[in-house]
Amino acid sequence: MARGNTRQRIQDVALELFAEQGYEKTSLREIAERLDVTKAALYYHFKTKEDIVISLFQDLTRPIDELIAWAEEQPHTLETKQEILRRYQEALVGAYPLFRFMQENQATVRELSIGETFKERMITMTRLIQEPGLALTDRVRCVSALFTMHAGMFFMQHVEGDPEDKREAVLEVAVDLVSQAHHGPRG
Amino acid sequence: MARGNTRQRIQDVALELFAEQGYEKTSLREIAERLDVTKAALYYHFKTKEDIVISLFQDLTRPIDELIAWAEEQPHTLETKQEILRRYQEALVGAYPLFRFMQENQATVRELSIGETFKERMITMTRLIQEPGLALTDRVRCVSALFTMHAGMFFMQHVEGDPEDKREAVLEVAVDLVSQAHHGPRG
Amino acid sequence: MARGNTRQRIQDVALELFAEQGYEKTSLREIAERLDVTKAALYYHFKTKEDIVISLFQDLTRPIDELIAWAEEQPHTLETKQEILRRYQEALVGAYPLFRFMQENQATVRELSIGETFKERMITMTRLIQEPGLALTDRVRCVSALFTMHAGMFFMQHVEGDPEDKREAVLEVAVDLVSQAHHGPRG
Amino acid sequence: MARGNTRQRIQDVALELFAEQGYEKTSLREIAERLDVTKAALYYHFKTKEDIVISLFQDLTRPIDELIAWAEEQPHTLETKQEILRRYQEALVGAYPLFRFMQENQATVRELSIGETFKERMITMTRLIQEPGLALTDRVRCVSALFTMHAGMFFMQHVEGDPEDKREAVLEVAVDLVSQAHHGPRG
DNA sequence: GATGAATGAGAGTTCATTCAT
DNA sequence: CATGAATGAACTCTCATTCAT
Repeated sequence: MARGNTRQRIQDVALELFAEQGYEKTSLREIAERLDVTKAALYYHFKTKEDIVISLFQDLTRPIDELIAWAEEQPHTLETKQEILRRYQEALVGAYPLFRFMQENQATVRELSIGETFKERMITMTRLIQEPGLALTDRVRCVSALFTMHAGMFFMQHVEGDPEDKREAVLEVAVDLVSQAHHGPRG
Repeated sequence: MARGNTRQRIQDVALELFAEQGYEKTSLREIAERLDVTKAALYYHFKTKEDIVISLFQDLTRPIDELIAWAEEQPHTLETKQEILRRYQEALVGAYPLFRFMQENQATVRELSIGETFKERMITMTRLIQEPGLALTDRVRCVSALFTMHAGMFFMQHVEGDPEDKREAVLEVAVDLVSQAHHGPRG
Repeated sequence: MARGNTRQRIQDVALELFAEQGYEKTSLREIAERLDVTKAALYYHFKTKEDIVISLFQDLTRPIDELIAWAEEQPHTLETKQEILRRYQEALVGAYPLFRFMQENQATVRELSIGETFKERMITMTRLIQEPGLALTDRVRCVSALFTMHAGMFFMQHVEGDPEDKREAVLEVAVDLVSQAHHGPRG
Repeated sequence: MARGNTRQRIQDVALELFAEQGYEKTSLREIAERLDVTKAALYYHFKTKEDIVISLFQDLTRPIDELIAWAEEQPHTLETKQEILRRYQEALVGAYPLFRFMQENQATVRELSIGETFKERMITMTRLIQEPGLALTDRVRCVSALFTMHAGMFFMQHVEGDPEDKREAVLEVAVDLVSQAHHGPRG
């Protein structure tokens, strides 16, 4: 029937279910049934269950890697940092279900071979938005800026308001935190 | 050795393993083996696997419920909010492994009967540290303050510095965010 | 129902089926069905399928180990060697199905952790019935004596004659081979 | 590289893997991967997995069938028997991997359609090297001569000495056994 | 002469859970 | 207060095989 796109369809359904129910609680049978193929068909396209999740990761990792690569070449100005945050938020929004999956299945992800990779990206990101030699509080502000954006993705659903407005507000707060850190000890 | 404390020992080991490996990947066999009892023994003390995790929850929920109860009776001053954050951090530190477990197994927790409970607590917490009628950005700041503290518990391990200093810095940033929100549109 | 002897029954049925159909072609489902228990029951008694086969091995290995231990303490006379062969045949007959299984599933056995163990026993056995410094032909005779007995167990079915008579004839030929070797270059 | 010889290459690889790991544990996927073709390609050349093994058999069966045909026409002298053994060893050496496969996968081979065929050949062989009406012991000697040669192929690896010398010694012992049988009750 | 995509059947294994003792 | 023995359901994964292209 549908031909050539089965691999993609597996990824789509898998991501949806992983995000919804968690990785462990989603069985290959379930994925296969939704696609109306057999379990064995999944194994034609992916070597293991973990392989499916790894392939999904690249969709999130690639944009962030590109962002990091771009950031490494920019001057360390406040404008750059703002732009990093803006682009980071863009990446998060663009890969929302995957990011949600990672957020909600950290215990699983940690044991999956990509766990380290992901944490490294986060560490690199914090490095990019903070100057070396910042006071501890300001370093915390930078980490906080990043996690504010993560929180913005999930918890903010429970805050009333227009989604787009909320997104902007989240970015504003994050930028603000980084600005405070950038200018150093307030004064 | 000590007798009659098996129930407690089950909880301890279960929490340790749940936090380390995740709920789904931790089997009752594993818990039983660590305790050098049989699986059936676990069933003497807990009706189901989920029951174990529910019992663990109360250790985290109770302190936070107490905190909420206390906060509800205080005046809505900035000082109160600062104290709320301080006590919240205290609760987090005091129930570190459990909190880590909840953080890293959200997908699982959501499906467990306590899932809702926990999210409600979070929503209540944000309500307590923000005035009604705040601008969206300021509401974000309050949410951000809470998540800064969560991030502080886990991600801050990757930031260099004395743990105690880091904890204080985290609290300072959180308090700062709430202060900004409290004073409303900056000026 | 039948209690306490399930482990033994598993071993019995497994050995029977392994010998009949081979290790790989015998599924745990089949074993379980014959015993009228579930597959999971097998796993209560044995950690893996391989574990079943390992446990079976000990029934063959132990008598042979005892034989080796006994032989090591005897003088290297012809009489001793004859007695070794006699006892070896006894061991073979006593563990007939297991031995047949090993003989017919060598490819499998080799990959199973006990493969080496078994080969070592054979090498030790040949050492015990030959003097050091024998001519090559005589060393071959000793190996041949051993394999004659193996052949005697299986292939001799296709030779007509009373089983007991055949067994004796096999032993006689084996003893003869070892005697020739013992006396060295014929003369 | 060379084209049109795929069928042969499949046989070569299959035999190698079957001998090394056993028939059941060797999957068509593995064979295909080694040849860098798809599994489906194997099905172009062979109708089933069993078909591959059957095709391999003929390489061993044919020389032995020829040997049998030749032997049937010879006078029943001792010299003929010696020559049979010599040629038999030659056939074994010439089809070493296949013979090893048969030896180590008897359980499997027995269920494969060629199982009977092979056993029949063995029985015919023993008939050829023994006179009708021999004493039981002497019949055993003849069987033993054959199995000495089999043992010589595999177990003799564990005996030190030059391979060619060992081969000769094996033949010598086999011939000796048949000679003893030929001359009947020793005297 | 071969591939890409898929299937159906079944494998070994693990799990939470039960219950008589 | 706990064990020994077992179950039923599910799991991930592999296999030989098929067939349209």
